[in-house]
Amino acid sequence: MFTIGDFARLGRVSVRMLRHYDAIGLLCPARVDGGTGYRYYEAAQLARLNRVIALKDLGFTLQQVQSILDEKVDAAQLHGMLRLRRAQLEAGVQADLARLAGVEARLSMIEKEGLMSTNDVVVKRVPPVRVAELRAVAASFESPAITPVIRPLYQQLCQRLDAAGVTPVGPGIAYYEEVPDGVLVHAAMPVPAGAPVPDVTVVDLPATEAATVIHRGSMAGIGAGWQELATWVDANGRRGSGQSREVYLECPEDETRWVTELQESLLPPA
Amino acid sequence: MFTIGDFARLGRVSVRMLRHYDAIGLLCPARVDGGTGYRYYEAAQLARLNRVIALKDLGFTLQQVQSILDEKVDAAQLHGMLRLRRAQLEAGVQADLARLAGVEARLSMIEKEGLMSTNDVVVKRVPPVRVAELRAVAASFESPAITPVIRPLYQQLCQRLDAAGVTPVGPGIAYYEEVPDGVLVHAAMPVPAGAPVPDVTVVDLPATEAATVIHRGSMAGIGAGWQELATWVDANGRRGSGQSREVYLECPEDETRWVTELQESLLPPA
DNA sequence: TTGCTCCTCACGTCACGTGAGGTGGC
DNA sequence: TTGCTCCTCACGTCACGTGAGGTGGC
Repeated sequence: MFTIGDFARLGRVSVRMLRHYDAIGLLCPARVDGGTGYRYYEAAQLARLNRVIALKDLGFTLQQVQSILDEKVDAAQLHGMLRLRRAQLEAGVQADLARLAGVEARLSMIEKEGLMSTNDVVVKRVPPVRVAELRAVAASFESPAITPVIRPLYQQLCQRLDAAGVTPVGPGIAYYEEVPDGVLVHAAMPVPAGAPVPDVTVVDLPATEAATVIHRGSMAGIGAGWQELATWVDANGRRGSGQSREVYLECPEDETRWVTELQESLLPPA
Repeated sequence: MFTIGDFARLGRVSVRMLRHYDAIGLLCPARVDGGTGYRYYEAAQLARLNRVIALKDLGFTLQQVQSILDEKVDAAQLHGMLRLRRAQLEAGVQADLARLAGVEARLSMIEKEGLMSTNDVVVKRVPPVRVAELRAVAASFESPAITPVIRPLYQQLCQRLDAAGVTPVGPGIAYYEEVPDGVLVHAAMPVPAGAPVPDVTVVDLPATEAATVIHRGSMAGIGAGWQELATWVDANGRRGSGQSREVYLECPEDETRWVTELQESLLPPA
């Protein structure tokens, strides 16, 4: 018979842990003194304690450990739990490696540039969205070429939606495709399902995982935002799928106060 | 200006998170209606939200994120935090890989043997301990060869300690060394510091990390315990340093009720 | 009027760590 | 008598999720 302190030393656990395991019925003392409440353990109980610790070390919760030890799970179920745990651990390792890549990227950035300049790139799941859109071709991807094309497209689009009594359900979204003689510009607004509008095309943009960044200021400076995104994607060991969007979150008169979200779709991590 | 719901959608976070960030002062709404308490956010605040999420994704706590964003840390400190984080992540990945090896080992064991037989091997740090010991040579490592050697050693040792008025401070510890003509058996008892005993050697056993298992029953069956340890060490991708100990936790008259802990010291993981 | 969104508490999560305040045996 | 160990509450941790119960604008 050992007191709780001796038993804790032998098992290399804290006294508090033993009290906790007693409280939840995971490992109860062999004997409890009725008068003083003192707990007494037997050496043979170290075997059970070791089982608890071994399963805990594999990353199971105490509840799961309890089910396993109390034989509430058979071999097949235990097999399933272990496979699940394996999958979780593998995912956890991948997530940590991605974080590690992010930390490395920032470290090298600090060493090169002093502080963080590109500190707001975030990977997000972008939900699918139904949009109404108009298209036109611009000469190049540069802002001076895009702006005179996209402005009238949005004016047209909003007029037609308005005329059809359709209210957009979110901010405008622009996206681009390379074509032989330039860039195909898509000017789109999200619309509710089942609202047909004459003279505009309705398209379902697919859900995607994207690296995103917020650009504040006029469209003349949007190239810097795209640069930042590309740098981040590269530094974090990801690859873009080549699809990208601009979401116009706020477009007041004063264009220097515009707020735009840039999204670059990502391929699944290697 | 966006309501909390719209802002949450744009930032792909939950409304509850935004309320939480407001509560801890990490990201407060641009405006709060005095009458209704409604929170209103500006699109430009998405930049700050993204910074929060980006740093959180690296694994920083919200407290750390707050310090970083409020510029309470300079570039050098941030550099230090990132290096620390990198070390933590690397350690976390190693720990997860070790768990993964453990899960794999159990899976393959279940597939081969039905259920778990060796489910109580645990890795522990063994603290250093000062012991008084006597030695003798046995012919081999087999229990029949060891027992007749170690028994009288312990009788002698306990007599001498008793005669010197020294009380052991823990259970007996035996350990073994291979020598040219057999096995050198060390029979040891932990003693308090600064208690000289005539005719016994005092040795400081070093701290070590060891794989341990509890053996219940007589010494005749101890070989199975050592086998189990060796199998586990191999299956989990670790390597023993060649040093091992037996700790006699409970030794009543009836030897079938003995409880012994076997410890095999491990080399640091690769 | 019915939905929808917003609000403020406040409990629950997970496995203990850490006092607070008090008692029993050497 | 002084230490040492034991005991039972009970709060704190971390970042929210999840109701409960109620209000304001279309």
